[in-house]
Amino acid sequence: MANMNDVAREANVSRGTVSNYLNKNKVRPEAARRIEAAISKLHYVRNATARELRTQRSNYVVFIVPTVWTPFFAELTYDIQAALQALEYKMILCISNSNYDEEKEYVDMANEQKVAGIISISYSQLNDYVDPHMPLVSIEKEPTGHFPLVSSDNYAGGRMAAEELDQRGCKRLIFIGSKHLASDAMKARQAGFTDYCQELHCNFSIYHFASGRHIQDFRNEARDLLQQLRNGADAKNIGIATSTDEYALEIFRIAEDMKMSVPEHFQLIGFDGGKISANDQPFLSSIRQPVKQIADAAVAEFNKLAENKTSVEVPRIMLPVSFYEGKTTKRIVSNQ
Amino acid sequence: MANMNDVAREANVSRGTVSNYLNKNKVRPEAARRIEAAISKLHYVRNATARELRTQRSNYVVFIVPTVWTPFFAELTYDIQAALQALEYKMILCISNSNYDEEKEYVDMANEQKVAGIISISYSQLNDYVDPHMPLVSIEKEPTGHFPLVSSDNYAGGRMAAEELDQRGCKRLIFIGSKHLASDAMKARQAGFTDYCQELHCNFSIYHFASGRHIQDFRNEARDLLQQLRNGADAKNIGIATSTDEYALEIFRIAEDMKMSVPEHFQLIGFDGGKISANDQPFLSSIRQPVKQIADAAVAEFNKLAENKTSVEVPRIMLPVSFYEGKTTKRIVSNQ
DNA sequence: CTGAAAGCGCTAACAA
DNA sequence: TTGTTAGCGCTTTCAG
Repeated sequence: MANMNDVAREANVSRGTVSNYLNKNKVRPEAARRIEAAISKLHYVRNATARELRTQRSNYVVFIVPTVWTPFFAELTYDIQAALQALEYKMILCISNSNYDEEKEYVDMANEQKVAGIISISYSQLNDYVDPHMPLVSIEKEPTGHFPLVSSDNYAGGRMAAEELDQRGCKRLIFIGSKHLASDAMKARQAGFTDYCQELHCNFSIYHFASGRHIQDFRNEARDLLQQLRNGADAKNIGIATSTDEYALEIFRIAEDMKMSVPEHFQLIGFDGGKISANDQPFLSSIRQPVKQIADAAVAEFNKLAENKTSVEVPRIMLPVSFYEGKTTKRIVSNQ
Repeated sequence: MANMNDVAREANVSRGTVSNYLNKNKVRPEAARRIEAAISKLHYVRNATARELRTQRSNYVVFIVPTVWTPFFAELTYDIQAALQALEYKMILCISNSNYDEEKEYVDMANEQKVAGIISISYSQLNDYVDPHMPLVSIEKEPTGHFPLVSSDNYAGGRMAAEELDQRGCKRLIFIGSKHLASDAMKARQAGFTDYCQELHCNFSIYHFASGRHIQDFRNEARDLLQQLRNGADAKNIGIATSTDEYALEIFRIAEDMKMSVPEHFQLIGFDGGKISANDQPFLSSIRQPVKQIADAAVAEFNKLAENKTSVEVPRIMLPVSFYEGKTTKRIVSNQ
């Protein structure tokens, strides 16, 4: 493996000149030509490790994410990668499975590797664990003080879900969330839903079902609830919102099994609006997160942080959600 | 930032001893204790960059993938990351958008970074571009000679799709593939389908529709075909297989719009069997790729390659696919 | 088992 | 502009 010395010797210049050439500093055209020739003759490729050691910085970014195997996270990962790449950063993909210990290991690794920084979407107290000097922007997480935050407006999304159901004639509104992972984002969604219902005096209830590995428990609980709804008096005017598309999908499938049809028997709105791919048109009505904006904002903030570490106030960026009308809600008929 | 010298001084030992301690070589217990104390007092963290420069190796693995924003690739990425992590490798996620130039840039980067190697899923002639000394295992790609290959048995999958439709009473079999990206994998799927039909004298046809960015063209072509099928004589016994779940999903939605129901009007089988998440039960019948096995096999091969570069024969691993019965095919009624 | 010393390949400061 | 030189922080001989 040829190194810079070999190139310098071959080109009859000094190592410094080769370095200058490589870093696009001014060199005599004559020298440039000889260096180019030497490089291609020797198949020289510059050693990034040495450069990073010397300059004390790299353009690796550690991206910590619970999973990529979900439409929302897949899309987010895709968008973040694209935004990072546009700024010449490289992504080290770290999947935490929502496990605090794994997250901490990734942070340790980030420290050892002297990476440019971290972008994380974590629902634990990870931020407390990382050195305040490490450039970090966190997504979807309630601020802990040190680090910039980018998230969508979960509270407004919760309200929106309730409102859309309300406007579609639902007389009984139901919110289904998770018993376990009660992250700030999830709480905000529920709070928005609740507030709307209380302010407008809707008839509503909140359920917390099992989640995570307890998917079978979730299904049982959901089945019981649907059973109960089917036999209820107001069976025809029910609207269900969930804290996540995944739950809504489960509910939908269970309803299918029970021969209850959506949106005839009840209307259903998920949360995230995750698309399976760029061209996907989901059938599930949902509160759609502005994934691309989140990604772009997170990376932009990150870059500011990594470039000049002097920003005094800590940004809190909150992006608006929107209602995506799929096929699990009724269409609103104009009154005109 | 404290470095190894500082630790050595603080612990009253030499730098070599600290290095030995860190690398789990034998050190006097007394020394070990003092070093530990020094490390935690100084908040010392080892600089991985320097170590990599000195040892001339790293445990980064470049993973090149067309996208992660598709159920199949999301799952594959998830599984590869997990397998890599288990072996203490770190993944640099490189999304190529199936663009050869981007792929080449990633390879260049891999060379500069002196990474441990590359795992790629590429449909272009990427393998020709990379130095044969670079550890590389490629997924889903027809062998070019130098590098190990891991793929699922696409040909058998194509046959299987035809057979399953045949066994479900379809009298007319249709295969829909892509006009553009005709990768080896896609060709094999189609070849399997074709061979089965010819061998068993089925009535079949092959269509190549637009793909990629031309999604609207695809939809138009698909709509025309369905229209035509609806009016045909044998309208009730049609089976459609596609080269990809994405196409099948598009077909399904178009059928829905046209009020044709699946599997009543026609039966439909996709390819990949991509799950949206670990708990997902897709409604689409499909030829399921053994994603986890692919990931594990690829990483295992990679690791062999990275450890001892002496393997003489180049492995070709082909994993069996299976039929996943969703709701877009009829159930087979036993003849008993 | 430990300490001293060489050097991985590069950049940046300085002098020419 | 260019050449010279001093490290970045670590691992790894080699002598002791």
